[in-house]
Amino acid sequence: MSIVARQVVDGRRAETLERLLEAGGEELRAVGHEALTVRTVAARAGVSPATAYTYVASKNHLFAELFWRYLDAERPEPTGTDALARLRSTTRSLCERLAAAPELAAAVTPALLSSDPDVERLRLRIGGEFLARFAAAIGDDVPEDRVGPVLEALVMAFSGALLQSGMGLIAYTDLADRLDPVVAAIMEGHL
Amino acid sequence: MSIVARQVVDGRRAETLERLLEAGGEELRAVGHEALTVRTVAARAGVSPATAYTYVASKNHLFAELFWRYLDAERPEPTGTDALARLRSTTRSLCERLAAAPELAAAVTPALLSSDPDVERLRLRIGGEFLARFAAAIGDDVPEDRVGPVLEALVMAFSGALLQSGMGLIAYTDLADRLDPVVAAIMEGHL
DNA sequence: TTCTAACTTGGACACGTGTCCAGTCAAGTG
DNA sequence: CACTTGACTGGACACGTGTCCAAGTTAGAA
Repeated sequence: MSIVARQVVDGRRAETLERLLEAGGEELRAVGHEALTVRTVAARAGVSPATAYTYVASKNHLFAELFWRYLDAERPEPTGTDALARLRSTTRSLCERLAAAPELAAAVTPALLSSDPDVERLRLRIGGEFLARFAAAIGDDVPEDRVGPVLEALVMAFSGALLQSGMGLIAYTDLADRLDPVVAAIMEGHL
Repeated sequence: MSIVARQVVDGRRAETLERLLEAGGEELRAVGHEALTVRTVAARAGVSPATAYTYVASKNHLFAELFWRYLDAERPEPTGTDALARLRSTTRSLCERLAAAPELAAAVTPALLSSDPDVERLRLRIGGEFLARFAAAIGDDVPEDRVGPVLEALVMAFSGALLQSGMGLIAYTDLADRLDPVVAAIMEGHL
């Protein structure tokens, strides 16, 4: 049972949904997000466009859904004895994951800016996920009264890094290396 | 003489360009970036769509150009005796400027993600502008060997904040207040 | 004034998005 | 087995994007 677009999906529909998302991922890898059309994805999934649109509200929604699933699929424990090391391990895992699917990462950034309500839900979930991962990494190593701003700085910096990667200013493979010193700079004086 | 789209523009064309961009701004304020179409902008400027496209390569390019001009038009001196105060004044001016034109800000975020080469140029300029403003605010108050990461952290956090505003997670009017503690957190231990 | 080069235009084009709906199909229930 | 119900489909639709081009129009040089 999976929650998508407009409704909960199970039974026969669940399989079709799986096929559709699978096809979406393949198509994305194959032709990139600019060239991908909902109709080609539908065709790849062996489904009519009209049907595809009953599962996915829009192209942006498709990208957001794919990204969420990709993100959700791997949840590495932060490793390290201090907050900084755990943060580093967290950003590194995230960045590696992005680097392993650059087309998806490039697709999701503009997609999440859509005002589509189905995208909105996922946007909140994804944002919340980043926050939760950083919070988990920090643990309670930062004084209570400063966790707020520090976490917010981390999330903003990470979103900013994503944005800049989406723009092509930073290669996804360089992300982690660029982010390490930034994270260190943010944490300086808070541990 | 102004540089746009494909070529340098002057003389007769310069006026038409001005009219077109003016119309773009009005239309943006009037109907928002989702409802704006190149054709309505052209109509408002009293020009045919075909003509509009000789000035502006795409809708995204139009937004980027409008934003760049808006940003470029006001360059407040950072005020304050220490780097933190000057940074605060810099982010506040930027945020106020964004808050005064939320439609433009909302339009430019997705627009800058376009792969359109004309957008690319502006993207670099705009990114460079943010960097330059923060660098100017910091002056040489941060030890040489740490300016790099600190500046990068600032730019990333600011881009991230823009992204989140574009997503509607932060109202443009709250931006400055949200950013202040983040900037403070980043600068902690570097002054 | 006439010529020329730059500028503008209408209108069609290919293509993508997302919507709609009447009609077909398949499964499992009674 | 006939029936109901939910899933799926084909095909048209309105609308936007960005491109193209042959045919005007305009301004200034000769």
